[in-house]
Amino acid sequence: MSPRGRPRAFDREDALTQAMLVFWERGYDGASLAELTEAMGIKPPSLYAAFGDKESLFREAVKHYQAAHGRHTMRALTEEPTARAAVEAMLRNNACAYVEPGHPTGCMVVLAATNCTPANASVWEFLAASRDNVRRELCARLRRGVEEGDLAATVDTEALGALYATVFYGLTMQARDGVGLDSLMTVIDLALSMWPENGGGAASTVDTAPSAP
Amino acid sequence: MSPRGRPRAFDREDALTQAMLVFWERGYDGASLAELTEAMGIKPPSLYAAFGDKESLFREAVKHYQAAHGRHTMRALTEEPTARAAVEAMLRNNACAYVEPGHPTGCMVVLAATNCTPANASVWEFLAASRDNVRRELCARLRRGVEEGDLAATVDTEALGALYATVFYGLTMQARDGVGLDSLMTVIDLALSMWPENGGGAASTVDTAPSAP
DNA sequence: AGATTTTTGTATCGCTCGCTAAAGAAGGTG
DNA sequence: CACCTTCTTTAGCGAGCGATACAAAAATCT
Repeated sequence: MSPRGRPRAFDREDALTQAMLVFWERGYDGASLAELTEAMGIKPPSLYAAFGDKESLFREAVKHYQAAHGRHTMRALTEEPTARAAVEAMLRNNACAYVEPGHPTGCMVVLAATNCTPANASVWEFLAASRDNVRRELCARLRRGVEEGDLAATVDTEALGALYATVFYGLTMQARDGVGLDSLMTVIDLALSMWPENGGGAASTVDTAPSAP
Repeated sequence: MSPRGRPRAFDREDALTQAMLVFWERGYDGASLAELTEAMGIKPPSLYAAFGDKESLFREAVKHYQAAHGRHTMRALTEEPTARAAVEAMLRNNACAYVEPGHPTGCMVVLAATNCTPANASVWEFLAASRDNVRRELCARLRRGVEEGDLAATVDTEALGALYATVFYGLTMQARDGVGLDSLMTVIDLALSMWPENGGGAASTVDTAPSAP
């Protein structure tokens, strides 16, 4: 069952994790092969044999990132009971992850290719598609909230999704600028205080509030 | 009156504008000397004689950007009569500028150096300081609103400033991802609907649709 | 064992990067 | 005119980039 030739001397997952960390901090263009190979503990030929070229390694690193660090986002959007809880969990979980020690700050999908050059256009589109996917999942969750009755039917789910996607992106920039978790959480407090349910304007009807007004 | 030697054959302001556009679209690292010199219509020695090295040119391009495109930000924060009007004008003016035809989308100060490498660390710090300056001006305007009575004294101006700075950054990412002006304006609508004045406390009203029974 | 297959380290490749020396070109000044 | 100063052009520097040719090394297969 073992492959035929000489076995690989490094752990592919570990090397991929190290590559992800370098891409996360430096971005696609800013991560050089020299820095990648040093962090991964391998030489260029081993990298190219195991992962293909730099772009293939990057794409795989992004998938690894989404599985390891972006997991909370999708989990929040699918498993939380209400739309508001889903958005709140998404924002708070990500804010925690952004400033977690042991890895770069902010969201890799947002930061790893902000400038599009002709050479890295495909990389930019790849990340842009991933961002748009999160936005669409967010809007879908809001629509589900309307269907399930925890969000007023008068709410413009596309607009509300765009707003929280905007906050989502902004939090990443704030985290990369060194803003601490407490400040990020305060921003989220305020961003959630405008949830349609909170004010008297929305036509949310039947919801037994735990505390009496 | 005229300088002694051979006169410069290009307009320095025009060349600086072209350099600004290249840096704006590509970022600091992504803008190569070849692309810069071609856009500016000059050869490398002329560039170096007129502007110094690449980093000096970039810093001057950023100042040029702030004078030409970031002007609305400071104007809104200083000249608008109330804190809310100041923030609203800041966001809307910038959103318009972000998607204006004739130049790259989004804010140059946010996008031109998102990834910090050892080589461009000073550039990153330069832009980070500029971002922090905007944030401090924003918070100062909110404090002025409290002093002048158009903003409740109970409002946490630091937190509110951080929130709108976050929205500010997020709008730039949205613009660069191709979101249109109407969507950006809708996001701003929602972001402003949570202004403390609206609801009396942190929570406020929001109604994205015309009031229905 | 010997042949085969795959990975490994060394030593580059061609290319682009930011940057500059050297000489020609265009003005003013005697 | 010659002379000086400054800008422009040509050409190319050293360094770093992503990516590879090559042969030795380490495993399985016959």
